[in-house]
Amino acid sequence: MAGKRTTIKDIAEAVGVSKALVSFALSDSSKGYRVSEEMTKKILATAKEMNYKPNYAARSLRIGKTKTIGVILSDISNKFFADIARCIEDRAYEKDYTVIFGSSDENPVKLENMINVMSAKGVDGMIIVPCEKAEKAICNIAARTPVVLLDRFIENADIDNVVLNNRKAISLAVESLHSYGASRIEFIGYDLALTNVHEREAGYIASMKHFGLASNIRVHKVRFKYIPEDIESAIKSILARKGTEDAAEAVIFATNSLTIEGLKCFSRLGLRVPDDIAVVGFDGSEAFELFYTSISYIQQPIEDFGRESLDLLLRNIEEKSHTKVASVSLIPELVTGKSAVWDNSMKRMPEK
Amino acid sequence: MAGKRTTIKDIAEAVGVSKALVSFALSDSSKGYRVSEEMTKKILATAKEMNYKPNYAARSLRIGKTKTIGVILSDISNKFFADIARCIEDRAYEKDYTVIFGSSDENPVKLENMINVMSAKGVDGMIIVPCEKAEKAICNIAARTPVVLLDRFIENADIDNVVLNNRKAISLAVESLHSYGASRIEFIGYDLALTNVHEREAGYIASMKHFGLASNIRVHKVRFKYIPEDIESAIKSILARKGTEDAAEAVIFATNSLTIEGLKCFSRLGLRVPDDIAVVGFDGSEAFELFYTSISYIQQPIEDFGRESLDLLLRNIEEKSHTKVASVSLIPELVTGKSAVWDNSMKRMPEK
DNA sequence: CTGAAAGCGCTTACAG
DNA sequence: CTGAAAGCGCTTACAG
Repeated sequence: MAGKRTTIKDIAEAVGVSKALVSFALSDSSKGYRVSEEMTKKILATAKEMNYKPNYAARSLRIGKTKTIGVILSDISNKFFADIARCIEDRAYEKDYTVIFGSSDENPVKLENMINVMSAKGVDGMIIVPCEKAEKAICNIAARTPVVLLDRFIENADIDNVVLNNRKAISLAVESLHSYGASRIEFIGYDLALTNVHEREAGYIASMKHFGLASNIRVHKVRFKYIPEDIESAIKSILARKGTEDAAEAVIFATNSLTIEGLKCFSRLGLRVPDDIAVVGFDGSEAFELFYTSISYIQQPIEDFGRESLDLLLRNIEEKSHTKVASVSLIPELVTGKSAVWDNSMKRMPEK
Repeated sequence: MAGKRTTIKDIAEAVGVSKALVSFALSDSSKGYRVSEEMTKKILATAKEMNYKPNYAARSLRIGKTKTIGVILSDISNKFFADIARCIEDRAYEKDYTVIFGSSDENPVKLENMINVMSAKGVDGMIIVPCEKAEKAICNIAARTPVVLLDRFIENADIDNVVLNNRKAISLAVESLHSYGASRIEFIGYDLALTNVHEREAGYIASMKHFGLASNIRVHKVRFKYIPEDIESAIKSILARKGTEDAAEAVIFATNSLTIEGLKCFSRLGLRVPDDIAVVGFDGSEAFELFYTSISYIQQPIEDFGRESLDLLLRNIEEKSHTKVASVSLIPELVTGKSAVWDNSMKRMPEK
C-alpha cells in the first residue's frame, strides 16, 4: 500500500519554485510575507492536484505544537461524560484540533498515567476531571501545560475550571419538593472528597435550613465502589422509619448513577414513586423514560461544559501569557416530572 | 511556563557520549547494536534524573509511524459504541498506542471528513464503523492505510472486519419466543442499507421459515431519522390488529435504540409487556432495569468487539505484508428476562 | 515578491 | 562497543 505521500518539496519541484514559497502560499495567512496572487493560485492548484496532505509530525516538530489536546474524564462510557466528550470532540474538530480521550475511573494512579502518556505525546493542553488524591499530579502538569478542570475544581490551586453551580442545583430540588409540601427531605450523595460532591451536600444543608427544615436534615453517603449495596442500606433505613414521625417524604439523589440505582432499589423494595416517596434525581437519562412515572431531575448544561472548557483551554494555549484564573460556574435547571409531586394528604395531585 | 524539555542531546552531553548511543540505550531492545551494560545503566539513570520524555513528533517524523490510531464510530455518546470505545482505549493504552475518536452520525460526508483529518494527522491505521454511501471513501483509505471495519462490513471489498453473527442473534430471539408458544412474531428494524441491519432482517425471515412460520413474517422498517414517529406507526399498526387472527404476539427489536423507543411507545399506548405483547430487545441497557419487567435481549460481546478489532488492526500495522482478509464473526447470547414469556392461555407463567 | 539555509529531536545505516 | 552524519518534512528568520 501507500506510495509516498506528496511533500512540499514535490510541489516545489512541480511548480518550479522553492519549498519556502510553497510553504508560505499554503499557510493561507502568509502574514507579512506576500506571495503573488498568481503564484499562490498556481501552488494551491498543484497541491490539490497532487493530493498534498501536510505532515503534522514535521510541523509539530518544527513549531513545537501538536494541535492535539488531551481530555481525561472519569469514564467515557458514562453518559454524562460521553455527552461532554461528544461536544468537546465536535468543537475541537471545528477549531482544527484533535482530541485524545482517557478514562481515570476515579483512580489517581490511572489518572497520573494518562497525564504522563498525553504529556509525552506532546498535547498542547488538557481538560481534566480531577479525582481524589490526584491533586498533586494535576498541579504539576498544570504548571507546565495549559489545563482546564471540568466538573470539579481543586481548592487553593489556581487552575481554570468549569463547574456546575452545585449549591444552586440542589437548592432547586429542595425548593421544588418543599413547594409540594414535603418537609422530610433526605439526601443521598457520595462519600468522596470531591468539590462537586461536597457542594451538593452543602447546598442541601443550606437549603434545608433556609426553609426552616434544619431538624430534618439527613445525609446518606454512598461509597463509590459499593453503590448498589450502600444505596440499598440507605433506602432500607428510610423504609424502617415508615409510618413514624421520622418517615422520609422525599429523597434527592446527587448524581445520575445514584438516581438510577436508587430507583431500581425502590422497585426492588416495593416503594412506589411518588406515592410512597417523592424523588428528584440528577441529569436526564434515557433510562428515566422507561420508569413508570416521569422523573424530576436537575439538568446540567452539557453543551456549556464542553464549549466553555474547550474555549478556555484554547485561549490558554493560544495566548502567550496567562495572568488570571477563570472559574466558570454553570447554571442548572430543574426539569419537572411527576416524581417530585409529594401530596401531603396522600391523594394524588391532579395531573398538570 | 515550561522551561525546555530535556532532549537526547542534553542527556548525551550530561553523560559525555554521543546522541546515537543515548538513543540506542533508550530503545530498550537495542537490537543488534549492543551498548555496554554499564553505559546503558548510566544513561537510563541520567534520563530518569533529567526527567526525559521522548518527543513523539520527532520520532514520528523519522520513522514514519505515529503510534496513533483513529476510530470512527457512529456516535460515541451511544452506549453500545461508548462501551466499545472504552475497550479499545484501554487496550490501546496497554499496547502503547493512542486513540483519536470521531463520530460520523451515519453521515457519509462527516465520515469522509474524519477520515481526511485522521489521515492528515498520520494515524497508523483506523477502525471504522461504515455508514451508508461511504463505501468509496472507506475503500480509498483502506487501499493506503490499514483499516478494520467494525459492526458492519462492506460487501465485495477485501477489508478486515469484526461483526456480530447477526443471523444467529435474531434466530435466538425467534427461537426463544417460539419456545414459549408465540408464533405471530413481528420484527422492527431499520430502513438502512447496512450489512448488520440486513443480516438481522434476513435472520428473522430465515428463522421464521425454519419454524414453519413463514406466513407470519412481518417486517417493519424504521427510518433512522424518524425513529419515534416510525416506531409509533409500526406499533399502532400492531395495535390495530389486536383481537384479530393477525394479532401480533411478540415483537423483536433489531437494535438498542429501537428497543428503548419501542418500550416507551408501548407504555404510551397502554400495551403491557409481556401480557399484551412479548418482547425481545437488543443490547443490554441500564434503562431496561427501570422498566416494570425484566427484558429479554440479545447480548453482543462488547469486549470482543474492542479486542478483536484492535488486535487485527495492530497486526495489520505491524506486519509488513497483508495477504489475507480476516473476517471475525462474534457470537451473540440471549439474556432471558420475563418480557419474552408469551403465554398462550393469557395467564402468567409462574415466575422462575 | 522569491530563494537558500538552518534547525526542530529523533533514528539508523555506515564506519571504526 | 561507540561516534559522526544524514535526513524525515516542515517553518521561518535572513538575504536579496
